[in-house]
Amino acid sequence: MSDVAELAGFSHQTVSRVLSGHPNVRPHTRARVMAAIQELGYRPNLAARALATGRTQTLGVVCLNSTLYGPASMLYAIEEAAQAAGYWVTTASIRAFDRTSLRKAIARLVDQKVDGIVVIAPLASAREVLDELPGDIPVVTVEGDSERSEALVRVDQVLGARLATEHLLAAGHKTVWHVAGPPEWLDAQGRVAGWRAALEAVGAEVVAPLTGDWSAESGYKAGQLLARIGELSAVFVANDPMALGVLRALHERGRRVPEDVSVVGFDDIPESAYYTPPLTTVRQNFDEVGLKSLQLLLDRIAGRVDGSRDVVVAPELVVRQSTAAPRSD
Amino acid sequence: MSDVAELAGFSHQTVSRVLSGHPNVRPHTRARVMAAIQELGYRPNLAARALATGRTQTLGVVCLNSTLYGPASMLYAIEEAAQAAGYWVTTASIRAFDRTSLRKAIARLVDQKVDGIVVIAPLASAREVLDELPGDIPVVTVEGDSERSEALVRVDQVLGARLATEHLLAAGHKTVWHVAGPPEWLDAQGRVAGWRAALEAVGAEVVAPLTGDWSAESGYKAGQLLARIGELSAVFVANDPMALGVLRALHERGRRVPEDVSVVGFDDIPESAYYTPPLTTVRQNFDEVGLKSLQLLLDRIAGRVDGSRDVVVAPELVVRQSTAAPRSD
DNA sequence: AGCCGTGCTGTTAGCGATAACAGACAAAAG
DNA sequence: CTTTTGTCTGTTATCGCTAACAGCACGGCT
Repeated sequence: MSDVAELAGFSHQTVSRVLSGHPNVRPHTRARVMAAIQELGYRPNLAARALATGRTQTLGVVCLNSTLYGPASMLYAIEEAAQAAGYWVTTASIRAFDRTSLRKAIARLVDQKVDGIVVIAPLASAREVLDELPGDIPVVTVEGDSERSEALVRVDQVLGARLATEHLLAAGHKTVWHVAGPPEWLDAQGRVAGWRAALEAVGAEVVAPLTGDWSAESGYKAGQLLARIGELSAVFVANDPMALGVLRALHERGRRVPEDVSVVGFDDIPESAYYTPPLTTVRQNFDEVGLKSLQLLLDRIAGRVDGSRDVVVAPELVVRQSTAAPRSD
Repeated sequence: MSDVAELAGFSHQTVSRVLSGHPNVRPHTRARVMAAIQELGYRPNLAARALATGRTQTLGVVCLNSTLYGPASMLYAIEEAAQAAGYWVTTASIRAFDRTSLRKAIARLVDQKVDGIVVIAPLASAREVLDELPGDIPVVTVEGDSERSEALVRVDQVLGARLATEHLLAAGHKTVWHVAGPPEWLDAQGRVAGWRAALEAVGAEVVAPLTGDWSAESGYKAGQLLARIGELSAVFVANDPMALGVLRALHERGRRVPEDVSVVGFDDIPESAYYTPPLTTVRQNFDEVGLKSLQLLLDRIAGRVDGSRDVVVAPELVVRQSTAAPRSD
C-alpha cells in the first residue's frame, strides 16, 4: 500500500480513502491513486483490514448434510447472493446430530470473526446450542424453532403436509399412511404434524407413521413393509428420494401406482417429474429460502432489526401422475 | 492475549508459545497459561495471526455447480477432511461457464490469502485461467486437464465409458447410442471418447451423440428422440439423472427397458438403484476424489511436492436391471 | 575459575490496513 | 481584513498476533 502511495505521490492514508470510497478526495487525486493501483497490480490485504476494522466481510453457514438436495440448494443460493453483496461464505458442515459438533462448528465460525451466521440445521437440539451464542453476532436460522427470539426463515411444513394429505383425502381415500423423516429433524416433525392434523380434521384413522432417513434406500424398506398391507391405498412420503424407494417397492410387489396406491412426495426435486410414475409432490422453493435468509441476515448486520423477524415461505402442491382416486371395490 | 499473560504472570509471547505448541516452555508455565486461558475464555484472533504469519489456515474451493450430486459430494468430503486437518474452507461457486467468472472466483480466493485452492471446474476453459494463477499458491485440480503441470485428481472417465459401452456390446448389442453431457465439460468429453473408442475397437457403427445438460429434463428430451428410432437397442447416458429422463421417455413410448432397450448411466447416485428399472451405471467414488485432492493439496502446502502429481481413481461398473441382451428378432 | 551451550522467558519490531486527530489551504461570512 | 467554515491531505497510534533477538540462569566442560 505504501508503494502505491509513493508512486501516486500521496500518503497511504489517501490510498486507503480512495479504496473505501471516502467522499473527500479530489477527483484528480483519486485518478492518480487508481492509476498507481493498476500499475502495481495492488490488492489490499484483507487480514489487515479485518484486524483494523473488526469486520471480515465473511458470513458463516452451518449446514447439516450438504449432499441432500435441499441444503445444497440453499447453500448455493446463499453463496451466490452473498457474493453479489460483497461477502464471502465459509461453510461449517456437520455430519452428526449431536450438540457437541454443532457447538464446535459455531465456535469455529465465531473464532473466524464472521460478520453473521446462517444456521441450516433443522434439528430440535439446535435450539439449545443457539441460545449459547454470543449475543453480538447476528444469526438467522433456517427451518428452526419458531419460539427462538432470533430471526427465522422457514417453509410452512405443516401446511405442505396438509396440502398433500388433503389432496389424497379429497380424491376419496379413507386414510393416508405416512413415511416420515428422522424424528430429530424439525421439518420431519412438521410434516408429521400437518399430516396428522389433516387426518384428524376429517376424522380419518391415524396409523402410526413409518420412519426413514431421507434416503431412497430407507424409503424402499418402508415400502416393502407398506406393500404387504392390503388396505393400503394412499401414502404421503416425507421427501422425494424416499418416495422413489416406496414407488420401487410397490412396483416390485405388483402394487400399481396410482391405480392401486397413490403416493405423494415432498420437495419437488428436479428428478421427481421423471419418476415412474411422475411424482405428485410438495414444492419447496429452496432458492427463495436461501435468498430470504441472506437478506434477513444482511439486514441484521446493517442494524435493521426492526423489519420482519420471521419469514414463512409457502409450499405448493404439484400434482402429477402418482395420485388418483382409490379403486372402487 | 495480554490479559491472559498478566493473569498467568508471564509475557504475551509466552502465551503465544503455549498456543503454538512451542517445545521450550516449562510444563508448569504451560499449565498456568492454560488455566488463565480457560478462566478468561480467551480465543485467539485469527485475523491478527493471519496478518503476522501470512498464513490463514483456510483453503479455497472453486466449484462449478454445487447442486449437482458429484460436486456437492466432493465439496462435502473436502470440507470434512479439511476440518479434521484444522483448515477452514471457503467456497467460491460459479454459475456460468465463462472464463471471467472463473477468474473472478479465483481472484477472490487469492485476495483472501487462502493457503491453497482446489478447483472443481471440469471445463476446457479452466485451463487457461489456471495458467494465470500466481505461482506461489498450491493448487489441485479435480477432473482437470492432465497436461497441466499442477497436481490433478481425476476419475478415469474414458475407462468408465468403455466399461459401460463394452458391457452393452458384450451383451450382444450391435452398437450403442450415447447421450452426452455439455460439451464444455471435460468429463463429458472423456465419456464420449471412451464410448467412441469402445465402439471403434470392435468396428461398431458410431452414431453422433445427443447432448444434454446433465438434468433429467434434458435426458427426457433426448429420450423422446431416441424412442422413435426403431433400431435402437442400447443407450449409454452420461449421467444418472439424464438416464432417468431417458427411461421415462422410453417408457412413455412403450419401449420396455431392458427387454427392448438397454440403458446404462454414469455416477451411481444413491437413487439410481431405485429407478424403474434399477439402473446399471458406472460408479464414481466422489468421496475418494474429494479426500485425495485434499491430501494432495495439504502435501503441496507442506512442501511435499515430490509425491504423486496425478491421482487417477478408477470407476467401476455396477450392473443392475436396466441392461440385457438385445431382442433376438 | 572461566567458558560455553542449552533451556526458558522477556523485549522489541513489524505484519498492512483503518481511525482519530491535526494541519494547510481556499472559499464564505462577519 | 479577520474569522469561520469546509475540503482535502498527512501524521501518528492502534488492531492482536508472531518472529527475531536478547538476556538470564544453570549445568557440564576444560
